[in-house]
Amino acid sequence: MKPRSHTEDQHLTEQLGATGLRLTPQRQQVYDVLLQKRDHPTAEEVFIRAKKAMPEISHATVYNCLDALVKSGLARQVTVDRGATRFCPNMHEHGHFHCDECEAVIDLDLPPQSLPLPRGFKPLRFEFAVHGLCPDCAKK
Amino acid sequence: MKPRSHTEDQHLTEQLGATGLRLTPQRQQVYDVLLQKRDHPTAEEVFIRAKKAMPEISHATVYNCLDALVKSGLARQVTVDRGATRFCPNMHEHGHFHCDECEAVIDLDLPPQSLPLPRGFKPLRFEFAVHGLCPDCAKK
DNA sequence: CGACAGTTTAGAATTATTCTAAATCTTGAC
DNA sequence: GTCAAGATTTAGAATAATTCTAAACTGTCG
Repeated sequence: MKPRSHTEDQHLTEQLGATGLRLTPQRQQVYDVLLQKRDHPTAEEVFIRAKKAMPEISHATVYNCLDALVKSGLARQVTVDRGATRFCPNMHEHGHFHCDECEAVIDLDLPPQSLPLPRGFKPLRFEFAVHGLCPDCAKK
Repeated sequence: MKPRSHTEDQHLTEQLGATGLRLTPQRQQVYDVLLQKRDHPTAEEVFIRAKKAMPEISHATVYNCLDALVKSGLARQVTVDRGATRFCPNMHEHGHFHCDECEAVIDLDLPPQSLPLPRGFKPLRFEFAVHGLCPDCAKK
């Protein structure tokens, strides 16, 4: 398990602070969960993992923390399909591949392409998802 | 209200048939709802609209019909955000713009761009969503 | 007709998420 | 430091979205 660094804390404090939010042990814990295993966990999975290190943490707090992280630009909310929303701490512009077979969600680097939007639209966030079979499942 | 045409029925029968499914009055009705107002309704909204013409239709049937339409390539499932899944009958390759303010979902034509996927991935379906403000809400 | 597979139905059950109210913590003013 | 204000957390209830279940119905084929 990677120890929390001073600079990481500082980054968290700054990013949260810019949105008027505080760094709390719970938010730190939830962010650590996202960093430790980058498998795009659902809120429920984050809850289960966070509970291991912080048994008193509650369901609602995990949702609150995830929202706080998303609002302050520390994590992304990924909606690949019907069902639970997933989260990832990769803030680099990227897309997601969702395997229909094993349900894995894998980051995809995308060539930065200028998207010609019709006049008047104010884009704030892009989401690109490809659904299909991942290399492992395609082999079978 | 647009009357159902013979050729439309035939198209439905063929597409469903190719997936081993039948054309039923309920599936026809649900498809009609999608065609009549292309505003990307949620399953719940489809249910409400279908109920007007077919009061005995049940919740589960709407979900079943929507699944049938999606499986047989007559409609797309659109997941723009946390919350209810939406549906659209536009099978042309396109993306969606989701307005954070008024919640509207608008079809976006996309330049067909070859997406370089890493080796081994078998893509089956693409989904591109842009979140932000639509022209109407951006003005305010 | 009569069996069978596919479909619909109402309602229960499950899952995902949000809300609520009380308790706790932090911060800044004094 | 003390205290009030505001932010945050908590457990559990509430709501929303979706799926499941079992029984009834439908259409097709022998």
